[in-house]
Amino acid sequence: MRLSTYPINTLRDVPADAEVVSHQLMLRASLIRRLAGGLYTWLPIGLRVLRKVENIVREEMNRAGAFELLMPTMQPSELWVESGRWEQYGPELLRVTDRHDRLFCYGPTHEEVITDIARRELKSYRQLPVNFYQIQTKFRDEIRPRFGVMRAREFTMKDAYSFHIDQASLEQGYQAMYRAYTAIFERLQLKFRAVGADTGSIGGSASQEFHVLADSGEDAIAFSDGDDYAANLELAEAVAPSTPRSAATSVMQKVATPKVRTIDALAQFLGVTTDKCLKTLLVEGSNGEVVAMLVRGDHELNAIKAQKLPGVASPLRMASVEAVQATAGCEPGFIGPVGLKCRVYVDRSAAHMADFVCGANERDMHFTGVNWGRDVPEAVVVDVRNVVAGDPSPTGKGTLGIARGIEVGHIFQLGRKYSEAMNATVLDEQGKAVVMAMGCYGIGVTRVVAASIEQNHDERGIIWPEPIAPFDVSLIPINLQKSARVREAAETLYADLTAAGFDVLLDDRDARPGVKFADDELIGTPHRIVIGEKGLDRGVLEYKRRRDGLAADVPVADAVAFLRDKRSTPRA
RNA sequence: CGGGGCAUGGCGCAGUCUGGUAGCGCAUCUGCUUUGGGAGCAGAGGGUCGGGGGUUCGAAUCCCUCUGCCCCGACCA
Repeated sequence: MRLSTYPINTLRDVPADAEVVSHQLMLRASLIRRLAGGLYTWLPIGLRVLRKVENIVREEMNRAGAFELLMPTMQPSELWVESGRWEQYGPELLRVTDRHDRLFCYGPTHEEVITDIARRELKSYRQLPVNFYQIQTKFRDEIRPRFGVMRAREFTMKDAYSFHIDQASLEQGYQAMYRAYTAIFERLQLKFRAVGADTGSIGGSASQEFHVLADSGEDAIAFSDGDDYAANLELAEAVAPSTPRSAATSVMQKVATPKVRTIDALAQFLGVTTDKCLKTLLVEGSNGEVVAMLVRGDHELNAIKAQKLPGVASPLRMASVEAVQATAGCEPGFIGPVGLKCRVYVDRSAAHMADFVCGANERDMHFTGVNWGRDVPEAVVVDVRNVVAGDPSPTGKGTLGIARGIEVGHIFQLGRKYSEAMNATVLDEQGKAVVMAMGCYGIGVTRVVAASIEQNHDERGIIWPEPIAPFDVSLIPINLQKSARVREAAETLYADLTAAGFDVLLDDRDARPGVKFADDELIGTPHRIVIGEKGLDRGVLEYKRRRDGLAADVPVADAVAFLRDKRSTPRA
């Protein structure tokens, strides 16, 4: 590609409404442009990256034996009514009406369509297992699109669906996808982790997310240093303390704590640590009553875990101030379990406390020296808190650390949710109709591009991993408008490298060197060759590697071989 | 949905409090000089100040309203 013919428009200033680095750099390097909230145009250089990611995904899916197809983005409402999701799916599903007043939706995912294909096309167990995938545009009307293409409303997704005669086959297919995903993210050179995920309302037996590790990630993941345990924070189990609870040593006393409403203030006021305080949270119950959740002062309530408990409203909501008054007889800030008349759940760690501090259900009052059994009845012990760094791993090996992650992939054993609702059956060996088992597997292709930049950049710009770089090499001729030698050397090298299979960017603009260097580093091409009079006088070209700044003089005649050697990832 | 912030040329911003008819840097165009890390000089073009309504002799500025964008979101018991 000759830069002189491409209207690139790099930005020196950081656009004010871009928060994360990947978004800023994608705008500055002219990879994307915003059309409206959560909608982005991929400009030519950005599209090159996107296509390279797609191709790696495609190659590995094909290698795993999946078949590519392409389904429409628009889907008729009938299929969604059949699966039950027309009602179930919220406003995230964009519903539209055609000129005949027929209802459609812009597909956020394609379980319904693929299940419809499967029930029409698959007749016999002999045709199973089979895996179909597509790389296609999805639309989800996100409440809050943000971070550019990281959480966009319209985005590219690779979605795959497998069909099986039984659970054993499903598990095999799932494992094959796990391996394919691992291969894909390795080829993309992402630092990632597969983590156990919430199976949520869909049910199913197994689900794992693939997270790219990055501080800007929207998800928190817990992982063990003792083995390969990793789970989304929403799901990670906080194990019960292994030691027995200490015996009571102090007497329960009511103390005045004027205007002390928070755990931090309470701990400071009483001169104790927050883990000696008990936090009492009142949440809405499913029957209109209030339910108390007790966690240690230094812990946080886990909403996902809490809303799964019997009698708790889902999604989780805090009780209103009025409801708190009615139940505890005081305002928030002084609630405690002593004499509290409602359903009570206590977290494993909180149940392990002794001689603790808690609210007295009376304005400006707390109790100290409280003990389970003696002062407060033992409550139902559950796991309702977020794990924290340093907690023991639920596998029993190692301790947990917390990292932030960007979810780029999700694999799922769906089971028969859709195949049953939509009556997708095949005949088995006995000629009997059986409902197929399904798996589904997604990769956020556009998100992968942003995630890669999050992991690969410096203050000057993007540092693409070779497999997805828009160009393999950039050629920067110095003063080519004036120097016939430089121009000739650049043209020759451009032709030779292109012929050798490199994606080459030739910066033949009539610009000063500084401009070219800055743009080149912003765009992030892995390898750079500078062609200037200075070098040519000595018969060499000047090589520089983007990632680590490695520099070398290369004899003009050796350039192609040199770059072939420097390119660390062989072509597939 | 709730809270906060922002909206002025392609991008980044000033001007708004204290009304007087729009400015700076970058980018763009022309010319000359320049050419190894975002050039210099001279000149030029481009904005109904997010939309609508109002107050006023006069509104980017004051008031009302709508829209869009960005950030945060029970962490408290």
